[in-house]
Amino acid sequence: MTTPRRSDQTKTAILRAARERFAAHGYERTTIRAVAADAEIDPSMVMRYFGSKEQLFDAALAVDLRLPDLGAVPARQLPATLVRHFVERWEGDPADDALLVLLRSAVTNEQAAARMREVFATQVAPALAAAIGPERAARTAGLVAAQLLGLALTRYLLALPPVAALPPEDLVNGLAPALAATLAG
Amino acid sequence: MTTPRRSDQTKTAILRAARERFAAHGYERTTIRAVAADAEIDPSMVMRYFGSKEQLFDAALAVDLRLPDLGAVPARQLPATLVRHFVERWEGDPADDALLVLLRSAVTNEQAAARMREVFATQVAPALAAAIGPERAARTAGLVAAQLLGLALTRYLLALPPVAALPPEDLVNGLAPALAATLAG
DNA sequence: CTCTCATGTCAACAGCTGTTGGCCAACAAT
DNA sequence: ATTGTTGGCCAACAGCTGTTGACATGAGAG
Repeated sequence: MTTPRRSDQTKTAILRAARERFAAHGYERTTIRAVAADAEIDPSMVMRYFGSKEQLFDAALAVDLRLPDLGAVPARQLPATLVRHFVERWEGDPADDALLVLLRSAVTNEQAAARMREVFATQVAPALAAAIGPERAARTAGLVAAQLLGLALTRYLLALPPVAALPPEDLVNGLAPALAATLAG
Repeated sequence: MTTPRRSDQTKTAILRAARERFAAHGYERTTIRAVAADAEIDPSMVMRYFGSKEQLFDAALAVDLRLPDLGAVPARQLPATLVRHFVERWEGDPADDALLVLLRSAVTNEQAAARMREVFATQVAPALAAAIGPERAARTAGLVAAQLLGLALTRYLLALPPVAALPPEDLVNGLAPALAATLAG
């Protein structure tokens, strides 16, 4: 029986607007005034509900990769499964900008970088450990993350033409062999 | 016989300080006042010599990857050669921050992103075309760039522990097979 | 109706930003 | 010695930033 406060609506509107701005322009270029305007409320409400710009940012950084149980995936399909999952995650729900927020901000903001490392340590590394065993997991997961983040970087943030233009399925076919080589060790 | 103006010294001091700041903190967090303080001159001098913060930034973005003639490299050694070249390029001369400036800023600054695409189109893609032929060059170069930039991202910007801790030679051994798979197509 | 508290607005603050123009000192050429 | 030019500093501007506190308004409980 959670008491439904009317303000929850406003609060989520702010968070939604904040995610959009942070995802599109990064931490420093995003102003509280702009977020408030998007949410159609006064800037001071942002402070009341989130305390400060930093805390608002922190709330916008919540990310769940929703990785499936990789231990249940046949080794041969592992590379393609990984690429496909992340491509879908990036391109799936346009309203779910959390991943973009994290990556874009982590490059210039230490707070976001720390969160990135945390997501890696608590979500990526363990998931991969279930598939290839704990010994090689850390190192291999690092290299896998490098390749997947490299894809996201060049496709969604830099928009390198050859990478940005590729249809999703070509991405899977193009990167899966490379991932396979890394996973094989 | 270029007349050696005394101000050239100051100008390069400014550019050097600007590169350091841009590389460490990105475009928006870098202030002209801080750059001027590092160069031990007045902020207004920065304006006089470079016109504006944007133009100073533009000057700091000049990058030469110094890629060797990849057509002369045996196909088998191509992957390792590429990884080694870039790792050395990143870690070689600490005073040469241009690469870091470019990558760090390109994520939140469209001007830098455009420069990144330009560097890719004029330096990376042609160099690779010399090694694997022009037909597959663009697409393959894109995927190669994704992997190499992914490495730089996770190692130098995000500092993901497993990637940042790897000795350079392990990076080469770890990523070369993946690159080989991509190059093989 | 009245009291109360949650929800929201308004105006202002202090600080930092890029940028500008006026002024000063040193030096080279006449 | 006088002039013009170059290299440099200082003080100030207008704009935007995060943040704050005082004040209005609405609804719901007694």
